[in-house]
Order: sequence, then structure tokens, then C-alpha cells
Amino acid sequence: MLEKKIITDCTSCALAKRCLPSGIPVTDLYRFINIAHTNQTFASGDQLFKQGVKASHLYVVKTGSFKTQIINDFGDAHVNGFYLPGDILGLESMAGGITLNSCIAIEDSLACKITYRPLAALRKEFPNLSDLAVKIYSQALATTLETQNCLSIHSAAARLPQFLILFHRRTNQVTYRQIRLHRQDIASHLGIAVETVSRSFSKLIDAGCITKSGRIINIINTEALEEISRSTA
Amino acid sequence: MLEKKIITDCTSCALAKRCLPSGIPVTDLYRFINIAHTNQTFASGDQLFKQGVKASHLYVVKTGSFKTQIINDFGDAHVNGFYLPGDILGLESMAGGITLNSCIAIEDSLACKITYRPLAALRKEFPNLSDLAVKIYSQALATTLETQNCLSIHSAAARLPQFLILFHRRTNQVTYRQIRLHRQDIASHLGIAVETVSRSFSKLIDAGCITKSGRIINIINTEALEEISRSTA
DNA sequence: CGGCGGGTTGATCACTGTCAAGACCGGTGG
DNA sequence: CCACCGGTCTTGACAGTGATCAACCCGCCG
Repeated sequence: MLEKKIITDCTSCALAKRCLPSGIPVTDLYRFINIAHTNQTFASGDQLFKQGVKASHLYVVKTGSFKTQIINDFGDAHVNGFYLPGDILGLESMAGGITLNSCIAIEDSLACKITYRPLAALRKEFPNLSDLAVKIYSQALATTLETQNCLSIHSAAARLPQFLILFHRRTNQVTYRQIRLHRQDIASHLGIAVETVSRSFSKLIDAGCITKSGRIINIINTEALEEISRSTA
Repeated sequence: MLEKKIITDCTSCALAKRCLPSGIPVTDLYRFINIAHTNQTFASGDQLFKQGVKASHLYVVKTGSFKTQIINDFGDAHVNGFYLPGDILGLESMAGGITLNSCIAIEDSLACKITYRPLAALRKEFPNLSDLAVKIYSQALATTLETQNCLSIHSAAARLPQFLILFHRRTNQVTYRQIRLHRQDIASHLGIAVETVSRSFSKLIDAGCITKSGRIINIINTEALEEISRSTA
């Protein structure tokens, strides 16, 4: 892989206005930068953190994508969520101090690592950062609610289009139009068999809602997707 | 119903040490009490808030229980979560400013209503309250993750025991040992049919894991429940 | 060119959603 | 105190959906 050495810190980061720096006065930004390890590189398959160990950092996705997964009591993995540029990883583990899931890079990616303890100190010092933290958490809760609703749809055939709509909405926020996920991960996330995912994709292609080349999915008709999701529910 | 006029404010509330007051110095507690409408009464079926309106309050469950539900795109309701004494309602709606779901009392209950805006002001003033907010949110995220894992279990027969284990763990935290929910709500929450819930309950009773009288469920053998959940997964 | 992992498609069968009927419970009024 | 009634819960029968198993295809890499 080509080493593009365009390492930027928070002052020139395109995501900064959606990220933690937006809660800190520019004149004090250096103090945040001091506690952030920006632009850490992860190859596809690399692990950011492992389930069941001490939780001490947050990660902000800068480029690429990540998934989180839990190994449940009887040994099989369930993919909890997918994370795109601007998303923050590790929020759910702060209360308990132990990581509740593992996080794995889906493709070659960059993420910024922030140590929690000094961040908490900054949060107390800068009121806007405290507001931002609440907003970020609230947003994260809202997203998991959406996921939960998606999972509670009875018909497996309707879950995939619903998931695609939600995911597409999120990718569009960061001008990142294509969906590029393993069937395996989608299946695990939605609680259905890989074969069912595959079959559902085929139907959506036949219906003209999406196109696909290899692993890459393009959404071409959101309304039709919603229609199908509704009619098969 | 008997009117027991034992209205206590936060200074004498048994839940205070798990609630927002724990983030505020005792000498300043009166300022929190000023913005809290404590001990609001709700009859079974009453609505605390309605989906899709302006979100401006948090509610802390004091006694009884509540459920939240979303009406999705094609009109049917999905129960998102159940809330017990000490739980906080409305966290997920703060970021967007619009309530994402409706909240309904499951039985005659008490809840304390807290206006968000002045709470945010207090949060900025008292660092411990900021920490507590993060902790509460993080905990809430962790809980929804658990729910998500439960929903992603393929086998419907395994979802009920799993749910019971999670719920039982939470009820036990507040010495509230019985589970008293409508089958309808459980079914909606778990994304399965009422009849399946009923059948699963019968099997669990046959297996000796739980007992039931009317709507009240008692868990008598958690290990066996886990065993069944695992073996039918 | 051959092998490998992931993706698709097909056939079968268990599970569970649906429909229907009956049991149970709680509340209301006589 | 009892009879009635409505809603909730349970149980049974049946059919459709989706998980499982198996075979095949495709793109990627050595």
C-alpha cells in the first residue's frame, strides 16, 4: 500500500467540526491534541480493542470503517454495529471500565485514539465539551434504537432493505456513497443466515433498487427499498 | 387506590445515591430540587411523553415501571425497552430535540420529571454531575447493547429465557424480585408472536426454571434458564 | 492454471407465525 | 357473595418462511 504521508492534526482535520475539538476553544485546542493519538493506521482485520479487557480509550473513525462484535456465552460472534468516519468507538464501555465488545477494521483505515481520563478532565473544564459529550452519547443511543427496531422486524426479507436504508443515510452524511460489507457481517448483524442475505440481495437487484459489483452495493432507489421493506414486513 | 402521602424529596429518597443528586454537593442540592418535579403520579396506561414532539425533560423512575415504544413507518408499535426504579427515561431524544418514542406506565407508578435545560446548566457547574451524566449514558448504551444481542438470537425459543435473565438481573438491583409484564409487550419487544411467548413460558415452567401465577413470573433457577437459552439457540 | 474464500442458488425440513377455540383472570353490577 | 363479561393468556392445527446442507460459481492470488 502506498504510504501517503498527509498526516494532519485536529486543526486541519475535515471532521473536526463534528468531532470533539468542536467543544474546545481554538486557543486551547493544543491541550486536546496533546491527549489524542491521531491517525493511527489499521489494516483490514486489525483489532482496535478486544472484548473483556480494561477500557481506557475512545477512538474516532477518520477514514475507512470498523465493526464491533460480541462473543456471547456459547461462543459465537454477533456484529453489533458498523462505524464510519466521524463515528466514535468505545462509548458503551466507559461506565463499566471493561470493554463489552471487540472492534475490528473492515478495511484499511485511520482512527484517532483518545485517552479517556484526561478527556474527562477537559470535559469538566470546558462546558461546551460537556454538552458535546451528552449530544454524542444521545446520538449514539438513538442510533442503537434504530438498529434495535430493525432487528425486531419479523420478516427477514424486510430487515435487509431496512438496514440498507439506515446505513445509506449514515454513509451519505460523509459523502461515502457505496456500501462495502461482507455478507457474513451483515448476516450476523441482522440475525439471519448468510444465504438469506444473499437471496434478499438478489431480489433487491431484480427489483431495481440496488446494483452490485462484487462486494460493493450501490443504492439507486431509496423509495423502492422502503416500499419493499414495508410490503414484506 | 389508597393515597399514601409519603411524598419525599431528593434529600430523603432511597434512590438518591444512584440518581442525579449523587453528582451534586449536598449544600447545593436545593438547586437541583428546584428544577425537579418529584413524585409525579401515573396510572397504569398513562403516557409520560409522546413520540415525535419536542423533547425537553428527563424522567427518573421512582416506583413502578414503564415501557417505551416506537410506532414505525407502517403503523405498528414496537416496544423498545422497559424501565424500572432508578432508570432514566428520555436520554435518547436529547440530541435531536424530538422524542423518538412514546413512554407509557405499565402499572401505577411514580416518576420525577427534570427539565433538561437547567440541568445542563448545573452539569456545567458541577463536574461530578458531568461525570455522572457520561456514566449514565454509557450504562444506557450498554443496556441497549444487551437488548440488541438478545434480539439477534436466531431461535425465538432462546430469546425469552435470555430476556428473562437480563431483566431479572435488573429487577434484582432494586429488590423487586418479580417480573410482571404483559405477554403482548414481551412479544413486541422480542419481535416474536404472543403465542410463541406463551408456549416458551410453558416450556420454562415444565423445565422448572420459573413459576407463574397470573401475570407474575418468578425466576427460580437462573442457571437452568441459561442452559435452555444456550441449548435452543 | 489451479486453489481458495466468499458469494450465490437449489432442495429439504424444522420452527414459528397465523388462525381459531377454549381457559383463565379481574373487574363490575346485581 | 355470586354471576357475568371482556380482555388476556394458553393450547392446538396448519401453512409459510427461513435455516441448514450441499453444490456450484466467481474473483483473486500465487
